Amino acid sequence: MFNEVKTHELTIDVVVFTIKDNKLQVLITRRNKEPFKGRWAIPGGYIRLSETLDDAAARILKEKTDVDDIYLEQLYTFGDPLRYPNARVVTCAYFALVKAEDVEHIFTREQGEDVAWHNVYSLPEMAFDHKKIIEYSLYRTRERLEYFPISYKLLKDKFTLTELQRTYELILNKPLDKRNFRKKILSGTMLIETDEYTKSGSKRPAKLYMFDPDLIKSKKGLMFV
Amino acid sequence: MFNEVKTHELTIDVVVFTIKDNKLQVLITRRNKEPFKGRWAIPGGYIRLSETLDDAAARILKEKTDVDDIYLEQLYTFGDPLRYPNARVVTCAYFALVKAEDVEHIFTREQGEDVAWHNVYSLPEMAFDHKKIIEYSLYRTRERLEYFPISYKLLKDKFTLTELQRTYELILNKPLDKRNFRKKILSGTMLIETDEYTKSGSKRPAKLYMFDPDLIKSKKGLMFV
DNA sequence: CCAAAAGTGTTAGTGGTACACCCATGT
DNA sequence: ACATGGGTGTACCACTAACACTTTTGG
Repeated sequence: MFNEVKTHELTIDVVVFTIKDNKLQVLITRRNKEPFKGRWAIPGGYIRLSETLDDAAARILKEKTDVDDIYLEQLYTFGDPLRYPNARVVTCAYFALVKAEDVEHIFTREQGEDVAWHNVYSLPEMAFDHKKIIEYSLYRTRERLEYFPISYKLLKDKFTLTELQRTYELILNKPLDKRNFRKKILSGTMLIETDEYTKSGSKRPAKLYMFDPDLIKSKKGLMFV
Repeated sequence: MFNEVKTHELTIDVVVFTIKDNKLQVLITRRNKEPFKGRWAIPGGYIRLSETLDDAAARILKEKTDVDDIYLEQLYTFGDPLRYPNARVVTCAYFALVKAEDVEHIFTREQGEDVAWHNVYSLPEMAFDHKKIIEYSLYRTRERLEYFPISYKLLKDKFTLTELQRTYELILNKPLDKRNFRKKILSGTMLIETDEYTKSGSKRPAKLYMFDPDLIKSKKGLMFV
């Protein structure tokens, strides 16, 4: 009964964001086979029979980065017949946020040859429709940022308000007013103040904050899927 | 190279909303084969090789309803391995809004046997995960309603403010304040006032409004995909 | 004492919400 | 004249945006 559609393939592609070197970066890999051999692409793979789509995306990400404490969300399914040369490959795209400290090892492990972090605001030529997928991921990340504390997945457990503000600025790609940012963030209930301070390297110590883990759990229920 | 994944099937399912009999209704069809034979389901089908996913969704919808002036948006891709008994069927779900006047013929055409409109707030038992898909469609429709005039696809070209308000109330499932609604809607630029009035059937005539077609076109550009 | 980042309040404008009465028409 | 839905304005509150100086530390 399904024979007439056996020629569609379904893949998963994952856009991975991190903040590194004071830039919002995306994980890209160099393709070692046709089509688009030699071009940069986002990580992808196939779905195993027993996996949900979310599981497949998490597995693909873990294979590339060896992290699993991530924010991961399905983005959109791209199925233009012309997106993949000489085949019909539909891809279900995901995007993920990972902590910089958790992905320090990537270059050592892969010798920086086939996998790289790249500034999201100056992407190289990409294979397939991957540039569009990255741009849409960024758009969605911005949407999420407005009402969900996704930035906690990009930062260390304890962080300063300046670091948090910098995260917002890199995602939104615009400067924010310090006082308004603090007022807004602190008027919410998602942050808890610790009694620790940065042991400063030549300036005034800054108070460290954490996200309230209970609140993050309860907010997750608000996301529909 | 693709053999290991030949067992995944990809389908399209479409949630179709309309407003009819002063209720927000969903189009459902009765399944005439296993699995879930006899259960209600949302319309679905396969993707042809030359079609985009959007085209496939529009075609499936046209086959069922014979309308093509619709709002249509990709919703989410559902791929739980257990969602479809004894097979791995991943579905890319869409939702659509159609005008009641354009779908009046559905019952005549199909004798109301295998296809029906059903109040979205009191759904019968549904096949597969279709109830979840409908609920998520409703959630997304509400999100869209906040900043995009999607309701123009549910109404006649010319409509009264009361009719527009009723559309919002049915989608949001809560009453709205008449003065605040009018103030907000009219302070935007999406409505244009006509100089026509309802030829009243026993009450004061109401002014008719239209959506500004240029503005709708420009707003479409704001939707990312 | 200087450099560097941390921290802190007020004002004006905008948008949301709550709320009650008169108007135009058909019967 | 009455029943029915159409149409209108104001006051309060909460949130946003613009804006500049003092504090704490290390060197």
